[in-house]
Amino acid sequence: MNKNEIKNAGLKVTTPRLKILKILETAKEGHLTAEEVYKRLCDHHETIGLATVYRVLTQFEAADLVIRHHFEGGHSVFELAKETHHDHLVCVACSRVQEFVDSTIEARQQLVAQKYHFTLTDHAMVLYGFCARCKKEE
Amino acid sequence: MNKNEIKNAGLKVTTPRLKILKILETAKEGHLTAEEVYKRLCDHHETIGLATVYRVLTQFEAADLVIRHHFEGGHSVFELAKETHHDHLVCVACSRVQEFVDSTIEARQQLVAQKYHFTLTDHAMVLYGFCARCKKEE
DNA sequence: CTTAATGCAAACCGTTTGCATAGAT
DNA sequence: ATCTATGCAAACGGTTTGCATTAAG
Repeated sequence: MNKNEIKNAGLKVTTPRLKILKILETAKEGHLTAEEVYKRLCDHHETIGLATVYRVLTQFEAADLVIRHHFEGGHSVFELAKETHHDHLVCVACSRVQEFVDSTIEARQQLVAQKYHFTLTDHAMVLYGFCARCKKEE
Repeated sequence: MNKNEIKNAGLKVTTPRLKILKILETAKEGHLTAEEVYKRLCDHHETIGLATVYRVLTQFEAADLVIRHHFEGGHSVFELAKETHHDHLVCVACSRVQEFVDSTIEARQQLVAQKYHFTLTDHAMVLYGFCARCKKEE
C-alpha cells in the first residue's frame, strides 16, 4: 500500500506525497515530467506547489520509489520504479516513449564495462527516432 | 583545413569560429562543455563571449562538425565529429569519459527499433559507473 | 509538542536571444 | 556596401532553495 512505501522511505505520510504517488501509478504513459505531474494535480483540484512536486519526486528517487531519466531536450521525466529494468525508445516528433528490454544489449554493456575496468552503477540507453505514426506524417 | 570546414558549413571564417575549432581539436579529453571551451579561450587570451561559444557550437552541430551529448547532470558536452561513431562510459566520481564501440549493441538497436516500428535518427548509450582509479579510492 | 513538510517567491544555472556594434566578403 | 557575426546584458525554462507557516507523529 502507498502509505507503507512512503513510510519505509523514512518520510512522513502526507497528502502531497500520496497524491503524487497515485498520479504516477495511474499514468498509463508511465513517464511524466514534473510539470505534467503538477498539472494533473491541478486537474484533480489539489493545491500542491511545483516546488513540492520536485522535492517529493527527488525524495522518491532517493528512496528508489521512482526513477528519473534525463532525455534530450532539457526536461527530466519520472517513472515509478518497476520490478523490471528496461530502456527507452523516444519519438523525436511526438515524444512518445516506448519501453523495451534487450538482454543481449544488457549483457554486452557489462562486457564493455569490464573491458575498461569500470564498475557500472547505471546506464542510459535511449533510442531516438520517428515512431510509426509520425513517420507517416512526414 | 579548418577554414574550409567552416566555409563548407556556409559560415564566415571568423576568429571565434577558428579558435573554438582549434580548442576542440587540441582537447585530448575530447569532450568539453561550453563553459570549458570558454575558459580555455580565456586562458589563450581570447576575448570571446560565452554566448558566442554557444552560438558557434550550435552552428557546428548543425553542420555536423560537432556532436553534442546530453549527459546526466544538466550540462551538455561537445566533441569534434569523428569519422567513427562511438558511445560513452562516464565515471560518476571523476567525470572521466571513455569512448567505446560495440557492434553487437549497434546491431541490436536496429532490431529493437524495427520491432517497435521506429526509424532511428540517433541514440544515446551512456554507461555510468566508477572507473578503475575511482573504484580504488572508495 | 516537536520536528518534518509545504507553499510561495526568489535564486540558480545552463543556455538562448535582442540589439547595437564590429567584421567578413 | 552588404549582410553576417559578435559582445553584452537581459531573458528564459527547468529546477532548487530560504523562510515563515502548516501539518504529521
